[in-house]
Amino acid sequence: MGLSLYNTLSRQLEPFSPLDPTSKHVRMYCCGPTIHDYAHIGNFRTFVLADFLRRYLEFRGYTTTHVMNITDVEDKIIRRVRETGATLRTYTAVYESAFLEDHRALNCLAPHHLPRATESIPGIVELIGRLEQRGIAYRAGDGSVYFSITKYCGCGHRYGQLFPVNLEEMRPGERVSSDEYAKESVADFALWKARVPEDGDVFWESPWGQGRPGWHIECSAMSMGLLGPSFDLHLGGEDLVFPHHEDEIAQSEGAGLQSAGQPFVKHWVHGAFLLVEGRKMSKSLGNYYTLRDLLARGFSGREIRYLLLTAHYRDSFNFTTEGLLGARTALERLDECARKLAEIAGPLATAEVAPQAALLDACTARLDEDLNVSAAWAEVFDWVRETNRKLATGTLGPEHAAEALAAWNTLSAVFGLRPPPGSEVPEAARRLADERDAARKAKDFKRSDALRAELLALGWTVEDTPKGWKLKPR
RNA sequence: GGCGGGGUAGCCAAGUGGUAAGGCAGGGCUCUGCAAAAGCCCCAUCCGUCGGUUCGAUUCCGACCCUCGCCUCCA
Repeated sequence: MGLSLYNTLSRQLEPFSPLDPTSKHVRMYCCGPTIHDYAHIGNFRTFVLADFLRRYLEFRGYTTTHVMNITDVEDKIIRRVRETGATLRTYTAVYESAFLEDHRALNCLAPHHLPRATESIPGIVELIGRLEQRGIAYRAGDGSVYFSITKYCGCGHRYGQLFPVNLEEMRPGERVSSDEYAKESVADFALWKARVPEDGDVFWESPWGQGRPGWHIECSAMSMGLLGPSFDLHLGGEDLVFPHHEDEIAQSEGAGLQSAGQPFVKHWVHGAFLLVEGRKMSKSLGNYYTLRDLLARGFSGREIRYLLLTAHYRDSFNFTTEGLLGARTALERLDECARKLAEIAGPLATAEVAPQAALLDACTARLDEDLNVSAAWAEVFDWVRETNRKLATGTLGPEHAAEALAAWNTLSAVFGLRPPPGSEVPEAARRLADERDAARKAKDFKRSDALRAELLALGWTVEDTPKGWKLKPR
């Protein structure tokens, strides 16, 4: 059995396979950030999911092409640009680099492509042009270009593949901006927004005059541009199901670039929302955490990533400080076990040995079931207890320790949670630890405790083992 | 109102038509000069409520309560 994933398109669990069943290559696209501000922990749940799924696919023998777009032009950004007097690029550059820094802090692999919307205008214009040629896009009185859902459906396409929309019941909401009065139908959406005075310098030339792309079209243009008109996997937060992803399908399939019978995307994966301290994250509740807030509070990216990867991606997850503290303890336990294994394995720890199969097989079986990370962690911790037991009774030889360590190294890399390399113990600390040992042997416990405090001040925790002292960071 | 997720121990969170994984927290013990780490043991007669189906339901069905999300800003 291989990996099964829930597909929003069919609303059921499906065996995962690429569009080309003979291929071991997966082309995946994840809707990236809108860089108008620092990204929050909820945003990162989705990006960590994408990264984890990519790593898991690679572990399961696929190669991947991972694309994540950067939305660097949209209403909020334009407003901020106007307010701050910055240029578009100087404004977004700050948040883009902050985002990429945060993304790395969570140990997410860099996507193979990170296209920016503003650098994809030619492809966007071309795609809109094609929709216009096919009669699916129309130019309205306000100069903007809209997508006609009626025409789209008239061409034999279905609108509402991901989300059961009732077009009859759609009524203009309060949030529909006044510049969209010109649409033929409420559900129609903007492909190209005509330039308005508030846009300032933010505009591009196009066959429809000056303006800028609508929100949905950039993803269609960038994903198809880099991955082809049909690709395997598309991810995003659950709130993007409608309208964003639905509209992406409409635009992409409306352009008719796919081979007969091929969909725009085979498999849609959506991550559920995060609650923070039991409530929906909101600035007024004071539970709005950006990644930077959490790092500033002393939590590591690794701890945050671990916590995000303890719950199933399709369930809403309650992200709490208490959980973060628990993540810290759990990781320490994992790291401690690995450290002991490395000690026993000795030189074999870094040698090429076959990973112990039991742990990997058990976790693979769990993760194959729609990425059941919780069940996989249960396997891991059962293994940790088992391993510690052998470690405690001294029944683990170097070879077996090396194999066990290799298994954990492999698995922790799949989770993106490999421990950071241990830092060298400085000479000064070693000397203090030796002195302390001497004091202990002389039963001078007062001095021994004083030395322990000194070591702690230097950032080292000392543990006494049958083989002498052991120093651990922090 | 429409649609879709959830409600499992102090907290987080899996799972199953046959009687409840795992993590964190907590308690006891072993080890230790004291610790730390590790090990051992304990910690849900019960899975939102009420009915139904069944030999048997937390797991299936129905109703109800609560909660979260989406319904054109939104991961």
